[in-house]
Amino acid sequence: MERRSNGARRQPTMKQVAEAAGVHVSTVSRALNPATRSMVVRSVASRVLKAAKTLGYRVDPVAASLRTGRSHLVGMLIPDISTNVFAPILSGAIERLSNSGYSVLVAYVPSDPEQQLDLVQGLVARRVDGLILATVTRQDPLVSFCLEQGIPAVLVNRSEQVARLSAVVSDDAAGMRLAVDHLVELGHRRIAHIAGPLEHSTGFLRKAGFMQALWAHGIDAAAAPCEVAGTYTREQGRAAAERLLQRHREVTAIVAANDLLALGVYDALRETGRECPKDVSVVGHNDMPLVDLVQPGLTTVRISHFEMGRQTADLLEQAIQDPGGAVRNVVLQPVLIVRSSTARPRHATSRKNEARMSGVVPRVRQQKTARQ
Amino acid sequence: MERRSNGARRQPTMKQVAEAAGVHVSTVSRALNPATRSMVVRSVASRVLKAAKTLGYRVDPVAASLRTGRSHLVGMLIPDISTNVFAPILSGAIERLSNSGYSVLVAYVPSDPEQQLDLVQGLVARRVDGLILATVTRQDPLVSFCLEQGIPAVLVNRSEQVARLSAVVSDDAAGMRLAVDHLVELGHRRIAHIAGPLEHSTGFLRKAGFMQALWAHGIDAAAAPCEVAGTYTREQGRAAAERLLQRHREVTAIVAANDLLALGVYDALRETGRECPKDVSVVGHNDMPLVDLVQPGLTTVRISHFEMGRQTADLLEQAIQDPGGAVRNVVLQPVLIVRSSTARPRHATSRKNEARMSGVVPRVRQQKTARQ
DNA sequence: GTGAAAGCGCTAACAC
DNA sequence: GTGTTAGCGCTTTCAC
Repeated sequence: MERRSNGARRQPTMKQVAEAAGVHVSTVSRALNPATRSMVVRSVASRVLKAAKTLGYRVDPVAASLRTGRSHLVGMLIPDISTNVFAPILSGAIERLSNSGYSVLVAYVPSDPEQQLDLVQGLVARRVDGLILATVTRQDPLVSFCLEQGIPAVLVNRSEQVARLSAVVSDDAAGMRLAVDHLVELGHRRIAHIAGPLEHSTGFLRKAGFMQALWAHGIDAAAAPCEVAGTYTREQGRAAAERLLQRHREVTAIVAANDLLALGVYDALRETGRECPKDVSVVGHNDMPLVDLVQPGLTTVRISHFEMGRQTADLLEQAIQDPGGAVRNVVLQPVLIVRSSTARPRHATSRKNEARMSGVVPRVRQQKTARQ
Repeated sequence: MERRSNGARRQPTMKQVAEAAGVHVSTVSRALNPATRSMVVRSVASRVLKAAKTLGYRVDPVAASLRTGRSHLVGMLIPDISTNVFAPILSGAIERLSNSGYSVLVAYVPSDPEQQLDLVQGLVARRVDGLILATVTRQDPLVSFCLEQGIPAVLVNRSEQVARLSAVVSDDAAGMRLAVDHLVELGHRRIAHIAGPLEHSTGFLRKAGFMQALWAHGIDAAAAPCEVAGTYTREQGRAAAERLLQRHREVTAIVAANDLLALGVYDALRETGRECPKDVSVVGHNDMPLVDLVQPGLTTVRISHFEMGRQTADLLEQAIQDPGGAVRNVVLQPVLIVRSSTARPRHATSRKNEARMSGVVPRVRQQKTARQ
């Protein structure tokens, strides 16, 4: 049976290389694999290498995979919505992984846990060397499965409640601290939060971080207005903000768990005849593309998702190399980008507003990366 | 040698299913494959199916691939920048393909043609059943390669000068016609173009479409101001617009080949003290997320990249099924979304401006999908 | 240090 | 209809 229906001649096999070099296939195999090359005498090795090169030989990854159980393939599980946050993560991960000879299988994760397991089993059947999970909830059965099966896996963007697998995340609490500090500095005391889905660490930890940050300023966090958005969308942000504004007319600032939610807050403010930042200041999270161009330019907590993707790739490679290795947690430090959506509250008694900016270039508050 | 270092027991093999069902492996193979199931007597088939189910058996795709040369894998080649246009294309393609049992290998294409070929050969070595090319230039060596090797492949978003492979694209010329018609209707005559890279069909065909549309209105297209941006970025859009505005102070409207370029035009206008749309109207292309929120809301030509991805998946599946099949061209019709970046020219004599809008909901000019 | 041989798990001729 | 057999292309024991 022909592999291709047309007459293209197939790739040369290892056997052909062996014949060309006048050695046995097993010798070719040893010579071609850097790890076993030392088993072969130098002169033979170079003869084999040359023959392989002239024939344009490349090892058949499928056959090798069948034999070794490894594939140089990694699976990446992404939520089924194509958002601005996962694209750069994917991009960063692919860049790094392809440099190390891995190919990336991208799969959108179904919401049904049963189907999720099925998906992962399918990837395992393909002998993926490891998995990147960008979708976990705070206690995810997929993680249990990977652990049970001994599948190297790392988390990105979202982490679990207890660290069972290595992960790369942003310091969500620190991000909220940056946001709240900034608002308090401007003179705000009535600060509200639009939380993201609490089953994800981002939603949960940002909410917790928000409350902690309030406490640190002596503000009663338990009494702070907070509405939870069901998903990270502009629509849900708008709906949550509407509920919030109806119940708490006194708020002068809203910290949203995410830029999309913040833009929903814009919608709600516009709809209720409030002006941002004059009546209400708004802070987002992520600093996704174009939020500098919306009106008013969004003050937000910047996360480098691209960098997250790259570091995730690094962690995964380590997990593949050393399956029993320690669980690592890489926590990237976010940065506050001050634009025009935050200002002094209407009747503030604080010192002069320092948040408003004239130019496009944002003021950066801090930037560093920590490994824990 | 153990597949997994820990004690997880491996998946059951076909042999085990055969034993459980009391038949030979080849019978199991036949019974499990819907295409060959008819070769097996009904009762045996169901016995096999049941045994497979109780054991939790799933065929090993690697072993099957080695034997058949097929893999249920498709490769998708994407430009190495993570942009808003390719994410939804990818998303749509993955959705459709995974429904048909394909997994998607995503690869970012290097700019060096040599490396590109290497990349594709790597994918072929993995036995990908087909390729989606989102990166082609108007005459691309990768297409020649796929044709020579008989690799099923389809193009998306960008097409070649002559249709050698099936493709799914937006009707770029029609998009420009929508834009120009709209501007002329508002009273503009001095209309300029910021073109995208001309080696890509999008840049080339949009420019050509722009000129044709001018001709249709009796405007001398050859004399129309046009600057070419080297890449589809805000920065390049800004630079091109600066050149344009310096040389042609008379322009009252600019049609950009893409939203990012249009936002760069915004930058240039702001910088030179011009107001949009009062001094200069601007039209974009793509309708990417958030361009409704920038100030002023961008009038643009909407393309559904998600739908493009889905239709590409369909075409690829056809190409895989019938490698000798006809070259198909799916041309999606774009829609003009009128927002606030277009208005009557300053001293226009035309009828009342109808472009300005109060609400957020855009006016849709036309929508339909054509197959050619 | 190199060759021989087995076998990864499956499919598809070929027998009967 | 079902079983037998060969082999996809490689890696890795095991001999020597």
